[in-house]
Amino acid sequence: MEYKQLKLNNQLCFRLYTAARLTVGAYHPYLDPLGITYPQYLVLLVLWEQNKQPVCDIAKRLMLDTNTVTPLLQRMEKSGLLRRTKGKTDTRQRIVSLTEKGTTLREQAKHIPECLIANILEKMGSVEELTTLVPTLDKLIEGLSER
Amino acid sequence: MEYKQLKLNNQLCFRLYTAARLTVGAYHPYLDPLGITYPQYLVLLVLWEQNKQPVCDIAKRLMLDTNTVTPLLQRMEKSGLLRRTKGKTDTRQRIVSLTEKGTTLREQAKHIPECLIANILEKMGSVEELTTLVPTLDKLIEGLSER
DNA sequence: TATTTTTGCATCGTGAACGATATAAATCTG
DNA sequence: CAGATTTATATCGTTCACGATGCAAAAATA
Repeated sequence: MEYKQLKLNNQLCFRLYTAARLTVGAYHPYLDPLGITYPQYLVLLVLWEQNKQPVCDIAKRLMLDTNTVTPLLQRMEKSGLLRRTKGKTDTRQRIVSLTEKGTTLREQAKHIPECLIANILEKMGSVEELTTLVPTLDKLIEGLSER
Repeated sequence: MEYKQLKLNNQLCFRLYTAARLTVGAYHPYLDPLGITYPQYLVLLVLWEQNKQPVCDIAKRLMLDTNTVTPLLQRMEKSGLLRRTKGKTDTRQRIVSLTEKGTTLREQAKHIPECLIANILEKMGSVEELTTLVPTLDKLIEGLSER
């Protein structure tokens, strides 16, 4: 009984880890045809909301560091989704802007969120339960991200 | 307004993705001194609960595929935490068993779960909210994993 | 203004995830 | 029992996530 807390079943983190993996996996059928990955989709969401942002702003938004985001953006530049130009006011910055290809992808990606929600709901009934998840996750994220 | 659903803020998945990353990160202060990673810790939890399991059982337990688990186990074997021996009844199987080092690590890892929960609670108050998370995540996981 | 500190970005190395593919052993089926 | 199928594991390639480190530009401070 001493080791009870060690039991895998009791772990909240394992469920988060697994749920996150599976959720990202659920995007695959929708993202594969567009030729992008889930993290790349997140970058596009940020840029669709506001084009031309420095790397650091994108990183902040995604709560990632530049050592993750930079290579991600480099791959996306390579596949023609965006451009990275030198900043003018602050020359340290790299301003990321969508290409034609990156911009038009928005139309094709338009229905992904509803498809995904529908997909998940079909398999687990209640909408309420999912929506209650969000504020709790927000608190958790806020707690864990402050340092 | 047409693109409203695309907005990052509305995305449940992004929160899961972020919460999972940050939660794994919260294990670092406890796992680094033991020289193991979070996925390796998960493998150890499984083996501490029951030693000597074939690769596929461990994979099933963690809801991962062998192409993820095999290299993970190889690294753990390399660092002396476990052994992988040929199965006797089924020669295709590789039976994974803990070494002395892997076994004794259990003592040192004993307090990790309580430390982590305490750590999280300190930063976000209510226990109830966290505990309500678990069954919902379970449903989500179950829904997404069935195919 | 000179020096220090901070900031923005990049590179490198390691460990995961995971799709695709391969191989041998076990199992099923005709 | 022979051939087909499934199962258990492994390998390879790509993309991430992230700690450590480096560097130049900007900002702060002396």
